[in-house]
Amino acid sequence: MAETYTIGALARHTGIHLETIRYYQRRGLVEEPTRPLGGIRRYSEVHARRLRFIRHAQALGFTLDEVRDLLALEDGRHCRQAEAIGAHKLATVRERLAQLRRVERALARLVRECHLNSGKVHCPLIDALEAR
Amino acid sequence: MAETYTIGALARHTGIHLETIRYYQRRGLVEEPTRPLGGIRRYSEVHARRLRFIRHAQALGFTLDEVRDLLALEDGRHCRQAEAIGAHKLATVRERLAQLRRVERALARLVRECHLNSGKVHCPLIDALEAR
DNA sequence: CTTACGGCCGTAGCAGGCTACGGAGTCAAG
DNA sequence: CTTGACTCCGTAGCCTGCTACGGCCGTAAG
Repeated sequence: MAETYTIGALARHTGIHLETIRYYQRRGLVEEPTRPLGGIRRYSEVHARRLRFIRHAQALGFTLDEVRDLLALEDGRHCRQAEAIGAHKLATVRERLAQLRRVERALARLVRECHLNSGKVHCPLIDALEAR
Repeated sequence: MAETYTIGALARHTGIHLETIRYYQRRGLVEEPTRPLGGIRRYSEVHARRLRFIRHAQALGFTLDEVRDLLALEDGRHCRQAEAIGAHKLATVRERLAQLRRVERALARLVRECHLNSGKVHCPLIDALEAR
């Protein structure tokens, strides 16, 4: 499993935009292979795995900075640190969830009231926005 | 209820940053009073009400572009249009909510597994991120 | 009249995550 | 040897919602 991909091939292989890979390198999330004297860098499955790691972490709501922290624990031997990062993210996800549920309830009520409004009274949604 | 506020006074009165008010004017959300020949613009309660409307709409998850659309219905006589905008936003909120719930469940499970991991096996959270 | 506060206006920057562009250099096929 | 595809690299732009800066000028108090 040698160094097989150019950056373009890696992009096609992983489905991650070439410029995005370069961006991750600048952000310190993906290592840049040493360049052979003015030549072209070569990437391996190791890099592809890293890119998948990043995508999975993003899908769980981690920011790129948090992903960088998680990548430092890649060997799997710092489970407590990983747990702490995960627990913290979980807390923020739950906060956001609670907030979004409140919005959902309020919005659902207003839309329902609009729907029941037979056109005679003032619009309940607009009214609610104007209130105070 | 005459034109009473300078923009700074309006900012203090509404608790909305002066630069934010100017930004809303540029975005077409708040009308700019005509300037008396090189003088200073004056704002009224009408403007304060508009700013509160914007804040309430934002709290319900509307973007500034959507708020602009809602402001066009400010007279409350286009309840069906308002309902349509609200229903559309409600749908996106519910999508986001479903997405976030999936994230919450996955993350909660991983954090729990990390917690139960007695330190012998590989970290479940890291493993999950590395998995295909 | 002067000082000082603050409005006016255009422009630039931040955060987060990309995406694009352009000129120069590399590499492989024909 | 040329062509054409691709890489390298720095920099700039996009989206959303602000926030800030700086030079000029109006306005009110002393």
